[in-house]
Amino acid sequence: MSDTHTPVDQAYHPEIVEPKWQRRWAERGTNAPDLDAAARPFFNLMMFPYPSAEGLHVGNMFAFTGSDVYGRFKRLQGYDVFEPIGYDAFGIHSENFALKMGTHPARLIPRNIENFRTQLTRIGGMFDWRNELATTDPAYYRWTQWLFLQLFKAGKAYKKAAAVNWCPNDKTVLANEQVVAGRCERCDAVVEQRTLEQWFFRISDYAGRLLENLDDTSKMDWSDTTTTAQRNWIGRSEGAQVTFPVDAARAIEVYTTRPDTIFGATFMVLAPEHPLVEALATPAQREAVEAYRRATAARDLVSRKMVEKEKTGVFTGSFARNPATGRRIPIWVADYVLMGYGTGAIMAVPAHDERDREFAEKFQLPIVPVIDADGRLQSSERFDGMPAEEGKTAIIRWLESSGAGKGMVQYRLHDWCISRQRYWGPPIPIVYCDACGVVPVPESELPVLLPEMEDFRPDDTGISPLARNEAWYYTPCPSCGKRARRETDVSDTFLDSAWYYLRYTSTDFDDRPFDADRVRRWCPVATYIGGNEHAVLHLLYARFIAMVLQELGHVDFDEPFRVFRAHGLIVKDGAKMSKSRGNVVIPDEYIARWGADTFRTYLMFLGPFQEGGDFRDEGISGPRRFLDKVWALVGDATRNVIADLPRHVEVKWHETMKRAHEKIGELQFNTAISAYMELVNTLRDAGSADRRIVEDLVVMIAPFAPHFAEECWERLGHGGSVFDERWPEWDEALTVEESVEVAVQVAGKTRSRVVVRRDAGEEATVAAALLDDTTRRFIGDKTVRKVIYVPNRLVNLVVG
RNA sequence: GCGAACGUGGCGGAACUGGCAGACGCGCAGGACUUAGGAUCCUGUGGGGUAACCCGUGUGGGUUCGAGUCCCACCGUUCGCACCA
Repeated sequence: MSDTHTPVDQAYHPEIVEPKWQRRWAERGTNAPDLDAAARPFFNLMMFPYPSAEGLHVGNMFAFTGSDVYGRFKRLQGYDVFEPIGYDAFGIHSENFALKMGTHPARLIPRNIENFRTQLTRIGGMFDWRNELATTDPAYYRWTQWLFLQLFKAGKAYKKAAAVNWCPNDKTVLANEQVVAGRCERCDAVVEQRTLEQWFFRISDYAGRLLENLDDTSKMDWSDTTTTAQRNWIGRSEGAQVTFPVDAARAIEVYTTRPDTIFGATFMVLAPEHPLVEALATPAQREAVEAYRRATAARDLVSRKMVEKEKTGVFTGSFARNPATGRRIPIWVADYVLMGYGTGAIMAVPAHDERDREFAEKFQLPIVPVIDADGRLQSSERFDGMPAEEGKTAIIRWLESSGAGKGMVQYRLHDWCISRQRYWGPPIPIVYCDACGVVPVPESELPVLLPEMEDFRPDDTGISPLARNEAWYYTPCPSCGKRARRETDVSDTFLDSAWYYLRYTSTDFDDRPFDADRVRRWCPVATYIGGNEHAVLHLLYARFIAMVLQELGHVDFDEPFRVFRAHGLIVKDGAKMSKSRGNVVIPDEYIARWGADTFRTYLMFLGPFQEGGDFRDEGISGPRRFLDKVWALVGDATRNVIADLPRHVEVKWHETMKRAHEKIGELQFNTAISAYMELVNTLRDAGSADRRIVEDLVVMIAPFAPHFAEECWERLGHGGSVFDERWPEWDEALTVEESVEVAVQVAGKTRSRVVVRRDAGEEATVAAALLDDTTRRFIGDKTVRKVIYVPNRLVNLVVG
């Protein structure tokens, strides 16, 4: 061992200190809790990264460091903190990048992961490397496939036809994010929609629970911005389903949130894909209707959803009867009505709906206002005069009693399409057999390995590239043994990430996805930190999967993340970092130049963690100077205990322990660091490098500058790790000064200050204020009419 | 268009339940030590004014003894979602 005791007078050299402690942590297993027996388990999870070729940028470092600071803080409170790390390595990003570089993701990913591992080690995260995982590892995705099978067997996975974006030029399916303004991002061709059979998960069955749990504080304590985003995404609305009869045999079901306006429904509109369109098109209109349907299908999903677009549509020639008015109203077809929401048909109330009005004006359909300026119903027969809100309830009641409809809750959330017509993902473990139909791959045969294919690019069939690999594609039917075909779609990356936290606890088990005892000990996750860009998709899917797993008896909780906090974004020169802007900051050179601890401290200091901040090169010298000063104090303090500390030093010491404890607990890292800086300034000004204070300071700094703190701890003569220490205890009585400066206001303006004993009381404080010369000058010959007294803060003398 | 967050010195940002605005840091200015300083240390640093004081938290109103903080209207920035009936 070459680790010698660092001489006291030696300057701080992070390039020596940091590798030394990284090595020791690994050797001593400092960061590896006992997964089977930890007494106070604390699962500190951070969103795992996608291992890009560029490596971790400062945005990632910021997020990981914040999470790590929190984990180390919990550790100093005596928790057995489990802080695993892994890689979200499947997906279209890796695939496209590999295509661009003319390489293969299977070759690219290990290299990228290697680089990430180096970076993550260098930044000094408290990672438990025993449980590192990659979603691309067959030992991982075997269980992702297992998860699919559990959902399939429980009837929560099903197949149906759904539209995809299709680029007619590249002849390939595009993900939504590859469609920019209705065009293919690569070739700029106008994107169309195609219909394919795809796998879905029934997340919409859980809409109500996913919504209700958001308010259940016993299960979830999440950032408000995140729960709000989820609420909006789930999109609950209350209304009614109403039947509009067409003839003796047929009727159209609509969903409306405004049953109170039903008397103003002057026409109906069906989505072009609505199953009744063909039957309702009269011979005279048939050709026009068919042409319209074809035109709609030729347009892509994105441009169809453009709000600014001019309304289009066509009359079917048929009529329905408005059950409220009894009048015949025309049935139209238009693409502004979507098949994916409600029933795919609407009752159009042009007087009270902007879109219906636009449509009515264009096609000269009648507009009948049924709510007056005071918000009361009119032209609504016996409901006239009712306030709209009351009318809504009354009309729903009438609809129910007359059998024309019923009250109904709708959610915007639709089922989760997990099919991807791509290569780089876990194959969906299903086999199609001519004799047996849809057959799940037996769990004992998992994983269905993703075959190596040199040419993995999507082709013009619109079918996944895996279909071209015949040796893989054809397989004996697990049920009857005859030749059958594999499902060629792979699953969505979000399925990989919907359960990775469970796998973290159990990477050493190869016979089960996760161990029940381990999961019971460590889950749900105590604190989860990640970007708010995942507020809806990832976090909602993970919640859904937990609910299903609970229902199936695999876990005993339905909410996977007790606490979730969204971190902020790091910007550079006031703009979001992006390659196109050319303002991406690579952390490596900063770490090399300043040290990881300085870099970490700077990142945590530059702004509130949950809001982010502006990365500026000049700013980093401040935290480095701060650490240098602490280093010097440690040198001064090695043998120094001061018998009678000045009171203000003592107060600053205790106040810092308290304040930093509170602030780190709230993730207000920047203010904790400034509290340390104040303490250091106080110690230096007073020349009081008291050993006890400096030791406490070292412990408090440890979450931010872990290697630095370990080295200081050693220099102070301690063996072991500073992370086996406890957060120092403060004496509440010593966190405040004995005397306080009270502001004296005259007529609401601060004019002077007086020093009084703490808790001197109103009488004594006001008396002191009235004795003050400046105060008296401002009162002059006026009378004090009223006195406002705020203990230990201010006295306001209201004069008149 | 809808929803959310946010507007404080030259800059990043502090400010407990409404109670001394500008903590802490960067930068800048002056000084000390130095052959030297992009090292270190000391002092100063919201604007105006010789001063007493006055003005100051995006803009305009309001509530209050008192507003960065609460209410209303507007302006601006950022981020989500976008024909959801």
